[in-house]
Amino acid sequence: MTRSMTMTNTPPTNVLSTRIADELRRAILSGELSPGERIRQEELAEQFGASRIPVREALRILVTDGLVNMVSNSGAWVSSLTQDECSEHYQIRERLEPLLLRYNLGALTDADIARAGELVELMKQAPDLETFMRYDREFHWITYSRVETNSLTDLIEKLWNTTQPYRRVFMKLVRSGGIEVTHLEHELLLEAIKRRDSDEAESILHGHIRRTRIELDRHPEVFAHEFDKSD
Amino acid sequence: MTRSMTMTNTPPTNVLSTRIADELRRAILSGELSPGERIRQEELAEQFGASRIPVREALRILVTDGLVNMVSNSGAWVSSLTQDECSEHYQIRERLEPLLLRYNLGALTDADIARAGELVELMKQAPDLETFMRYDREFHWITYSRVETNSLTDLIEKLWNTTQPYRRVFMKLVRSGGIEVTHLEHELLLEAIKRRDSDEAESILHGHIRRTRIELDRHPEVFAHEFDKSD
DNA sequence: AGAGTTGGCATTGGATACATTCATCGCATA
DNA sequence: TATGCGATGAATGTATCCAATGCCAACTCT
Repeated sequence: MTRSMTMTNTPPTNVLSTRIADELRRAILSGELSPGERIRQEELAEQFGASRIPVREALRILVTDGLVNMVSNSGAWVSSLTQDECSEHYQIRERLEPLLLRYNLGALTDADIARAGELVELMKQAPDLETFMRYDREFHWITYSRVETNSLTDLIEKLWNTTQPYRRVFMKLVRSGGIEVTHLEHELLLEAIKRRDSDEAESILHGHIRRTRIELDRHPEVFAHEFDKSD
Repeated sequence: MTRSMTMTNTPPTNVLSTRIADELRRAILSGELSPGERIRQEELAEQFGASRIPVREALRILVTDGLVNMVSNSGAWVSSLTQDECSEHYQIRERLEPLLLRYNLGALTDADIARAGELVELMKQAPDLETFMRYDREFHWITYSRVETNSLTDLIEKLWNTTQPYRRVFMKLVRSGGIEVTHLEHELLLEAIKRRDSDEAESILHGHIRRTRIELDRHPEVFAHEFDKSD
């Protein structure tokens, strides 16, 4: 996984398949491609001026990321989640992200924490949804990515990515209501981190994710998209 | 993921790449291929009487499973874990398998539970290590696979698979000592399941995995294998 | 003699061309 | 009219061939 979330700009590889994969991932995460949308190999190949071979490899890379589903002799689609599956992803996050935070808590620098504090404020003043989501992502990710290695990090990045389209729709719906609670939770989390209080930080983070999941569970309309979902 | 663990024999697909992937996965899980071992595309292609294209796709499938690592313009290796990474995988399992068990607890049939009981006994009499590991896997998997769907199931299967080589070596080392505790834990777990006691079952399972992890942490020699590890 | 450079070889990455599969639609038939 | 069969076409799967990369050893130059 390219760890795009960590803001470590991976130097542009000259391997075509990974470049195509990177571009596709960006398109999916930005919402240009929607969950359930069909992906045609030949179309993509033409679009990139390449043959279908690197396109296929790119698709397989995205399968690894959980962003694409491929079915033999049938085709590839942007991954889509049912409401239950999305809820499941959130429950996994509830249990894993506090663990990852604990891993990192001792290693966070003062600069990390200062930046996290800035981001809490920036989120409050975010002019639009995309900006807010970018800040939110950076805020949490700062607290996750100090310790390097870590298949846990990759795993959680995948979970963020696969749920991102739904989070976007969801937040568009409930933009005004409940956002205050989110800011409060961020502040509490930041305070716990400053105190290096693992248990408290874990607890707040768990509740933060859990609350979002429960709200999301109340909005089935988020998952009523127009495309076939075949996964 | 082919869900091989669930004993649902996937009918042999006539798509070459998936057949090659299945065979490779089997070879890795059985120990015929060791962590860190180099995989040469051409060699494999010849071995299967195929071209390198489906071999490459097979390797990408195994990357998705976490069983293979690929590096651009360099090659592919059977995934290997450092001791820290393995410990990390176990910590993830500690948090996720209890959740999966909870998901399934209400749906388990009497036949499931009966079979689980048989397996507890069979494990006590297992003549060799491989047999024991197969029973152990089936025992836990029965309690995990009643509820279908579930990316959680796939995720946990991956974690079992990637740690399997080390579990094998580890159990070979400590075969005699501590196995009694394992049997006891299995019995307690089974009892909790019979009572449909989610909290207790979660707790026992958590401790079961945790105890194994801590023992594993005490045996660095398990991770001293002869191959290059480049992940 | 030692360090940097260059060439070749082994291996992976990609393009073209062909084979195969699957879904769809039309048509014949009960 | 409903059903089932078969042709058709669009998409994916695979083989073969060629290009590009990277490693390693031999060689040159100082």
